[in-house]
Amino acid sequence: MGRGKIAIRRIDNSTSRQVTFSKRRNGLLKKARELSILCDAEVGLMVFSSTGKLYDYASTSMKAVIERYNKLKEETHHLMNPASEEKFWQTEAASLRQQLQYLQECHRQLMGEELTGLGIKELQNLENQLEMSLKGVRMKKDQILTNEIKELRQKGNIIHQENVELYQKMEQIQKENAELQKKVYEARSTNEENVASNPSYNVRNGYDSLASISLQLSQPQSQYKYSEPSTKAMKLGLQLH
Amino acid sequence: MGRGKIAIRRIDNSTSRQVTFSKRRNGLLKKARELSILCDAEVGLMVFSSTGKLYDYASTSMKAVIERYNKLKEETHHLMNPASEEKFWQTEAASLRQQLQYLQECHRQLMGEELTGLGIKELQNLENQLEMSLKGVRMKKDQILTNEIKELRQKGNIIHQENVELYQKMEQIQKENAELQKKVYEARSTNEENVASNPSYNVRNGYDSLASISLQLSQPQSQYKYSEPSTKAMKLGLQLH
DNA sequence: AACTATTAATAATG
DNA sequence: TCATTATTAATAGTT
Repeated sequence: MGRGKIAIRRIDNSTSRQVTFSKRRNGLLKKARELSILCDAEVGLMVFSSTGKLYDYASTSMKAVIERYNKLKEETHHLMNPASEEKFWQTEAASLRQQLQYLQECHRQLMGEELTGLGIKELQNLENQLEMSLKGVRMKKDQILTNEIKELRQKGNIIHQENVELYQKMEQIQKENAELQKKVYEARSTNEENVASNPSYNVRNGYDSLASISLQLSQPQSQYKYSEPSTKAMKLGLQLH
Repeated sequence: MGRGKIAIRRIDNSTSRQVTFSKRRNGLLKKARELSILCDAEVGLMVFSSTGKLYDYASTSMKAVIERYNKLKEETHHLMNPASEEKFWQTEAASLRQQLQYLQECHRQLMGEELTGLGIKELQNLENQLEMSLKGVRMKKDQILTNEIKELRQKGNIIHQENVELYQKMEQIQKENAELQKKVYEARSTNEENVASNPSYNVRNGYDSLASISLQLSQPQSQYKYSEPSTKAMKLGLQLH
C-alpha cells in the first residue's frame, strides 16, 4: 500500500527503516486503539524500537493488561508473597468490573443503543422508564425557567419602582428649579446690571439631568419586555438561555 | 476502508462487532508482526476479546517483552516494587470505583432522578437524549410487534390454505361416498333378501368423517382474525416493517 | 467464509 | 521531520 510493494523482511537501509518504523508504529497504535474501541476489547501493545525506545498503548492500563495476561497464563503469579491481601483486591476489582459491565449495559439501553436481544416486555419497561425520566427532566427544566422568569419579573418591578421614585424626585427637582428660576428672574430684574454676563450654570445643569432622567423613565415597560417572551416560551416549549 | 466508513466508537450490533473484531484482530496481529520484521523492533501485543479470550503476538517472547517493559518503567518511575502488587490492585479498585460512581450518576440522571445541580443546558441535552432513546426503543418495539403480526398472518394464511385443501378433499370424498351409496343402493335393490339385516358399516363411517371435516372448515375465517388487528394498527400510526 | 466497493495505510518522492 | 501522491492493503457491507 504505497508507491510500490515491499517484501516483509528487514529493511536494509537504516534511514528508510527508521522512517517506516515511525509510520507503521503510528499505524499500529492507531489500529490497536480502534480495535479496543470498536470491539470493546482490552488491548495492550508494547513496541521497542531498535534503538530501545518504548512506544506503548493500553486500552485500560498496561499493568492491568499484563496482570490479566499473567493470570490467564498462570505462569509467573503462582509463587506470590502476602498473597491474601492481593487476592482481596483482585476479587474486589473483579467485582467492581462486573458491576461496571452491568451498569454499562443499562446505560447503553437507556441511551437507546444495543436494544437487540430485548423482549417486548423489557422494551415496554424501558419505554415507560424513559417517559418517566423525560417528564422529570422537563419538570425540572420548567421549574428553573419559571424561577428565572419570576426573578426577572421581580427585578423588573424593582427597577420600575426605582424609576417611579426617580420620576417623582425629578418632578420635585423640576418644581424647585422652576422656583429657583423664578427667584433668579426676580433677582435679575431687580439687579440687572450685575448679572448680565453670567448665564446661570446651575440652571442649565438642572435641565440636563432632567433630560437624562426622562430617558430612564421609559423603562417601566421593560417589565412586560421580560414577561412577554417567557409566557410565549412556556406555550411553545422553548427554553431560554 | 470498506464499503462504507464507520465512526470509531463501540459497534452496537453484537454480531457485527464480533465479525469486525475477528477481522481487525487479524489485521492488527499481522501489522505487529510486519513491524517487528521490517524494522527490527521488539513487539508485544495482547488482545482480550469482550468474551475474555486472549489473542497475542510477541516478536521474541511475551515474557521478555513484559520484563523489558517493566524494567524500563522501574527505571523511569521507581514504582513497581515486587511487594507493591497489592498497591496496584488498590489503585485499580479505586479507578474502577471512580468509573462506577460516574456511571451511577449518569444512570440516575437518565432515570430522571437526582436532577438538582444540573443547569438548563444540561437538562436540555438530557431531554434530547431521552427523546432519542425513547424513539429508538419504540421503533424496536414496533418492529418486534410488526414481525410477530407478519408471522401470525403467514401462519393464518397457511392454515387457511390447508383448510381449503381439506375442504376440496372432503368434497371429493363426499362425491365418492355418494357414488358408493348409490352402488350400495343398487346392490341392495337387486339383492334385497341377503342384505336386509346389515346396515352398511362403511357408509356410516363415511358420514362420520364428513361431519368432522365440516367442523374444521369453519377455520378459514381465522385469517381475518389475524389480519384485522394489523390493519388497524397501520391506521393508528404504528409502523409496520 | 468469500467477495468487492471503498476507505485507509503507506512507499516513494519532494 | 513534514507534506503530497500513487499505489497497495485493509476492511465494511453484502451474499
